[in-house]
Amino acid sequence: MHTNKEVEDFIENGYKTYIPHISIDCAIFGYHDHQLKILVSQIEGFDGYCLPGGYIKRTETLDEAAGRIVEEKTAITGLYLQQYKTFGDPDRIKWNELDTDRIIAKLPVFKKIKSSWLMDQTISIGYYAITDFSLVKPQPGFMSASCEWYDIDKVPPLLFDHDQMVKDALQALRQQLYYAPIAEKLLPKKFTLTEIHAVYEALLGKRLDIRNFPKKLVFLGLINKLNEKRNIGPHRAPYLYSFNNRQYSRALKRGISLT
Amino acid sequence: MHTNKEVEDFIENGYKTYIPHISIDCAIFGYHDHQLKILVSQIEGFDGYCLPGGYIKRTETLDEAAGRIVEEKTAITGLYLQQYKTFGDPDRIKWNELDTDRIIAKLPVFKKIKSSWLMDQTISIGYYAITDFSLVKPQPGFMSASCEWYDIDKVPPLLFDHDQMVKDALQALRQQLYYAPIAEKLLPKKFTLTEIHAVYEALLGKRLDIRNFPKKLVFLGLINKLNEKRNIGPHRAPYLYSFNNRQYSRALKRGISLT
DNA sequence: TTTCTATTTGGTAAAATTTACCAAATGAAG
DNA sequence: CTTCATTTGGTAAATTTTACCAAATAGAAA
Repeated sequence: MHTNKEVEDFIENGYKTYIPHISIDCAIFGYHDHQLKILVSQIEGFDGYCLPGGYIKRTETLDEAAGRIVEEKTAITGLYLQQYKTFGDPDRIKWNELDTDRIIAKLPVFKKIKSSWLMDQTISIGYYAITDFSLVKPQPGFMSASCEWYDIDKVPPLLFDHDQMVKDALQALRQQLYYAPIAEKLLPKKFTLTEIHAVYEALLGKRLDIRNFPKKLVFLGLINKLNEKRNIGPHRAPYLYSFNNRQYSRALKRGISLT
Repeated sequence: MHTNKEVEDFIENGYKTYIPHISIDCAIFGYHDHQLKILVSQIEGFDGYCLPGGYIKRTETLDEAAGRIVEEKTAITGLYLQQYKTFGDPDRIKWNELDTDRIIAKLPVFKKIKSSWLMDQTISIGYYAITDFSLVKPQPGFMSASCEWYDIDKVPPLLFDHDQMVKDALQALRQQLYYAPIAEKLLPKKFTLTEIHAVYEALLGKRLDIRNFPKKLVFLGLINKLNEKRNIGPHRAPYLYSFNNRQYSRALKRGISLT
């Protein structure tokens, strides 16, 4: 995956390729079957958990960098990514949380990290993303030791200011959910009203009337009823629906709300 | 205000005090008497116009930095400032728009700028602010040559990506207006319904029913009716109102909308 | 003093939207 | 052909939004 030589070169010369002092951290939310999770990883050699993050190449846009970072750290591609806030408190990184001597003792490849560009003050741009966690097997990538889904209410305490990042990201996601086609990323092309209802309930963390909510989606033209049904065992077969992206982008402009 | 020595020192050694590669740019909106304006400045030696901006000290939070930058560049203090988006396209600064040779020829104090930290790639954090432009006389400060209010629909084309910044800032301001006590910054402690109505119309750039809009503000408890009237010449004297901050912060949490 | 004018404000009816929830329809299993 | 769990059409009530009328009012003009 990544050789010692690559890591050493990143520590010593990374600032030539990447912009120093700025990073991107991604809160990647995963939904499946009524559950909301978030992807938490460990940096190689570090003790605690944190959000997957990385640096911006000098040739990239921020959105491109966020996409690449997610791909490098988790092997997930093509996520819906959204910038939501930039974090820059001078004490956002508690340097005493990082026992560099112990890390170097454990992993000698980090021997030059103390005087490297990585130890400089860093401002971090927060992105959130959303995906179906059952379709995706996160893989620890460059410099990350692990990479796992946690239930949103069972996230372990995170390093730095990443707890706050998760909180703010979730708030931003929930606001956007009302007028951006986020649910589209979490459902198959054809889905039932019950399914889309469950997505919104899980992401918003609150109950929505099972009858009125889908009715409004149809009324607003955000989804289209198809002439097909799905077989779901010994019950009435539900109709299938598909998204109407044209209406969604209009809703975005006008600022429709989905209660 | 600032000596040549200070400018030279900033160019040569500023990176020790400030974090390089990151700046803050502020879209400062000004309201008064139905009019919406924005503060546009000129950097000393540069040709075009741009938003007032600056760098972040290594000891500051982002909000503190934004406040200091506004103060340094415009002599305005105590603004309501809000971070809204971070801009980082690698080509957001068109270096060929900057004729450094000509600037140096005009102002020799800039002679070392070409090889300085200021010419490096920079990501910018966007803030917006709002104030009453009649109460405030902007003063060009450190390294800015001018500093003036422009009608929001008569802003000259701006350098870099600052046109986009103005657009995004205004959009963010308008969204926030529905649940943050922004109008409070633009009105005296005691104000009439007509006055607050005018503020919202100007900031949103659209008409709001003169009767229903204030009625809703009262109904939601966002403003309180006082037992005083104001004398306004040969017409019926309007009642005075004041803000109810407690209700406002509750509205913020619940996400009330003001149509 | 009375009339006039411009503005503020109480009010209300109609329209639209949201909320709550009933009961019929449905598809397969027993 | 009955049963069961689920989907879905429907509707009535509650609430909110929209549109707009007309009375109240304060000083200026007559």
